Amino acid sequence: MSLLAELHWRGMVSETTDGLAAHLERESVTAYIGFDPTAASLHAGSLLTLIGLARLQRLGHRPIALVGGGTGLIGDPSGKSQERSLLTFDQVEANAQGIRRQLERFLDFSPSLANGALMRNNVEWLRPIGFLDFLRDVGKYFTVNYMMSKESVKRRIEGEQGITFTEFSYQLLQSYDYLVLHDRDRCTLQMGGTDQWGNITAGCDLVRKVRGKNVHGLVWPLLTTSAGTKFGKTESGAIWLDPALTSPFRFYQFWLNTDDRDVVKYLKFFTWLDRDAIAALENTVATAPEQRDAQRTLAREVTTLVHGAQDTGNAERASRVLFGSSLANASVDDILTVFEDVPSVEMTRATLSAGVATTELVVTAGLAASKGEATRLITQGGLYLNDQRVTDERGRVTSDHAIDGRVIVLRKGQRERRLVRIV
RNA sequence: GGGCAGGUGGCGGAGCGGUCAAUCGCAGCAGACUGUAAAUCUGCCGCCCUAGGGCUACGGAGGUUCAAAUCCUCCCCUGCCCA
Repeated sequence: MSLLAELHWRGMVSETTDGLAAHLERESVTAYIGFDPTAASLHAGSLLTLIGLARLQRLGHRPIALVGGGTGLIGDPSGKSQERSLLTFDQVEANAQGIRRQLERFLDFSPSLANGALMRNNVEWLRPIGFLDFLRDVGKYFTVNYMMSKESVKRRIEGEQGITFTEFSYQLLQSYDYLVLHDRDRCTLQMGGTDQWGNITAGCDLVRKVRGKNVHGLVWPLLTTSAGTKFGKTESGAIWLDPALTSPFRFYQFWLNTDDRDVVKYLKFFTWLDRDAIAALENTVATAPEQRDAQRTLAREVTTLVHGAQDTGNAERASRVLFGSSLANASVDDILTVFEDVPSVEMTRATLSAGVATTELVVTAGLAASKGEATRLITQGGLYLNDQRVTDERGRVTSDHAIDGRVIVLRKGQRERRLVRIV
């Protein structure tokens, strides 16, 4: 299947430049997507970009992952209502390193491969260029009128906040990236989310004006959730790809909890499953939603992609223990394994022998912000000690409650757990 | 610089001398239901302590009063309009 047909079927084409289809049919192309190094790890939202690059490669094209080491110092106004705070050079550099490691999971960088992936960092060409050179070589090709007509800029000019010259210039830098990649790597396609459309077309225009060549752009739709929340965010924060920031278990759970209304869309976006497989899963969502086969598959596929088969297996097993059988039949070692990534607090054996007010323990463990809140929680039946509901809000916890004398599992509501390790 | 309108709990937004820890909506938390879902329903939603009470709060600082989020003075900030 051609790249464009594949992306269309997956619902990943929002807009393209004219003539892209013909261009892709003619030859194997080199395409790039930019990554913003604002954090040391990519998050669930950036998965779309990663997979976009990987799809390019699988379908015979050469992907370039462009780390925005230089543009990251400036800040892209697209999709932002406020001026962004600037990162230091060292921060951006460190973040770029982190991102590089994650890219390697998804792309084959073998130099021997005809369409081996490339990684570029625009700090390479943006840092050395002088201001005067930049104005002559890039700025000269854009009218301010054109720049101001870009949606991202227009919104900021009309808004209260305004936009600084620095962020206003961002589109020139990104255009210049495209020009450099076109010259150096014969790159003729840039992809990204819809918020990048303005920057991408600016780049296409620059290449056409300077080199007289038609290059292309493709953007995919903004990722949304049916519940109206921001994709990739949970109560406890963003879902990161770095296992140190978001454990594989939590990562797996994030995907498993996908809304029925979104799961098919996500299967198309984030997995390699083909039409038939996804159609079959779509059918189960309609006929047996309670089985959650689609969610389970989605979680397994994506977790395997990001963390590998072993971590995925562990996450699945932990999920079964947690939501299936009860704690009672699990050994302490099992519990410690399953709750490996559950936040824990330590408590000395001596303190515990003396006994601790349950409410106090709840606060210490971070399940409630105040004792009043803890009392309320218990009164309402929302606290569980080793999976047994706690009914006495004035009760105490002692050594008797520690499983095997080593650990106590506190639970608030159906999901949120804290481990108290006895030391 | 002048005029006007405002600043209340995470947000929106009531209250305009006592009955205000502050109506209500959203967000959040818990319970029921359930599929580790959605929707719905119920309860909770400043802090502390043992019931009862205490403490800190309505932009900031003073003041009037037995009593102030509510009245007065000054200051700070925001929005709109005029210069």
